[in-house]
Amino acid sequence: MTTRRRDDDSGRTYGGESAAERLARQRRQFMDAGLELFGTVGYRATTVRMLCKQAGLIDRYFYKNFTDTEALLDAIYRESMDDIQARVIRALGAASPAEPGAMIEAALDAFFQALENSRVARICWLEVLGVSPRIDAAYHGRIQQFAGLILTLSRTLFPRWQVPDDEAEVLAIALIGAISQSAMHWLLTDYRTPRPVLVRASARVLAGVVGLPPDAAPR
Amino acid sequence: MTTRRRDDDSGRTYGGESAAERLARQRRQFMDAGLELFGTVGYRATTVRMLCKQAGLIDRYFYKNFTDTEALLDAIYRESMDDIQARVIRALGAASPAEPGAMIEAALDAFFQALENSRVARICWLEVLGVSPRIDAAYHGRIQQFAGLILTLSRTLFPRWQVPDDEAEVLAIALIGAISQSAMHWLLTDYRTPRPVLVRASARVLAGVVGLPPDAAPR
DNA sequence: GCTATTTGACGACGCTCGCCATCAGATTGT
DNA sequence: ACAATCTGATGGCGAGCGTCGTCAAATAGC
Repeated sequence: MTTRRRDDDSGRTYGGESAAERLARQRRQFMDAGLELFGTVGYRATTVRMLCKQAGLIDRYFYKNFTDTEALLDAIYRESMDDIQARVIRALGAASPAEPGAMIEAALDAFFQALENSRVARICWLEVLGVSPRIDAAYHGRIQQFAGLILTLSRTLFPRWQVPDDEAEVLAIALIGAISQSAMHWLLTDYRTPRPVLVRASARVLAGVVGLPPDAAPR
Repeated sequence: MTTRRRDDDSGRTYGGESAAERLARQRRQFMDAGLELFGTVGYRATTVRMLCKQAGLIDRYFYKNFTDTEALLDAIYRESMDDIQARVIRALGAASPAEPGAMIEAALDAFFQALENSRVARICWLEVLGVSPRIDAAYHGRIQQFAGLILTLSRTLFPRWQVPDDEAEVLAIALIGAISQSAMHWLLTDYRTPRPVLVRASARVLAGVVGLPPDAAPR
C-alpha cells in the first residue's frame, strides 16, 4: 500500500510538464524526426539511433511511444494522409457545387499544393510501399477510402454517369492511380512541371472518366 | 609466359559446360531464385544466404554474377518488364489498327494476363519501390519509357486528339498510373475481380482521356 | 595417373542493428 | 534537506548481415 496511485497517470511533473504532456511532446518530436528522416534518407536507411539523434531524445522514450520504427512510419503516414485529405475536403466544401468543374479543380489544386512538401510526398507515395504486410494494409485501406470518396462524389455530382458497380470500383481506384502517378512523377522530377499543368491534366482524366464533355473541363 | 590465355574466356569446361555457359546458368538460377523469393517473402526480407539455398548454389557464384542483391533485383525487374512490354507490343501488332478500341482491349488484356504471375507483379509493382536511388531511377525510367509508348500511340491512333505537349506528357504518366493502380489493387485483393472487368475499366479511362466517345469503347 | 582447376560445405571476420542495463546529475514533492 | 523520480550518456548483448578463407571431393587436361 506504499504506492499511492501509479498506473493511470503515473509520474510527476518535470520541467514544468506533466507526465502526459512529456509523453505527447516526445511523441511529436519523434514524429517530426521521422518525417524529416523518412522523407529524405528514406525509411529503410533510417535507424532508431538516427531518429533519437534527430529528435534530441534517447531510445528509452522512443520505445515508450512506439513499438518499432514501423509503428512510427504508420503513425506518420496516417497523420500526413489525414492532413492531405482534410485539405482536399476543405477545398471541396469551399467550392460551389453548381460548378463541378471548378470543384474538381479546387480539390486537385489543394491536393497538389499539399504534395509540394516533398517529405510528406516521399513518405506517403514512395516509402510506405512494400515495407511490410501491416503498412501495405494501411496503404491499401487508405487508397480504398479515398476511392470511396471519389466514387460517392462522382455518383452525386454526375447522377447521369452510369457504369456497373464492379467497374466503377475499379475506375475509382484507377483515378486515384492516375493522380498518384502524376504526383509521384512530379516528385521524382523535382517539381519541374508547373502545378496548374498537373491540375489541368488530372481534371481532364477525371472528366474523361465520368463522361463530362471536354469543354466542361476547366480552361 | 606460362599463362596461356586466361583473361578473356578464362576457365576450362566442367560438367560438360564451358566457363561462359556455367556463368550463364548460375546467373539464371539466381534470377529464378530471386523471382521466387523477392516475389513471395519480399526483397528486404531476402538475404544472400536464402538466395543461395533457393538457387542450389553458394555465395561465391552469386558475387561472380552480381555485386549485391540490389543488382539482382535490378536485373529481374528489367527482365520482367521487358517481357511484359514485349507481350503488350505483340498484342498490339496482332490487332487491327482500323479498330482502335479492339487494339486497346487486346493490349490491356495481354498486360493484365502477364500480371497474373503474382511474383512478377509483386516485384515490379511493390518491391522495387523505395529500395534505393538506383532502383528508383530504373523504375522511373521504365515508367517514362512506357509513357512515351502510350503517347506516340495515342498521337498516331487519334490524330485529332489535341492537347498541349506538357499536359499530354502528364496525361501519359497519369494513364500509366491508372492502369498501375488497378493492377496493384488487383494484386493486393488476390485477383478477386475478373480480368475482363479490369480491362474494360482501363479501356474506359484511356478512351476518356483521348476523347473517344464512350460508345467506341469495347462492350 | 598426375596436376590444376572447380565445386560445395563450413566457419570466421567485422560491422550494424534493435534493445536493454547501468550510472551520475537534474528536478520534484514532502 | 532528503528521498524518489526523471533524464541523458554510455556501453554491452545477441543476432543478422555481407564477405572472405579454408579444405576435401569431383572433374578436366596432359
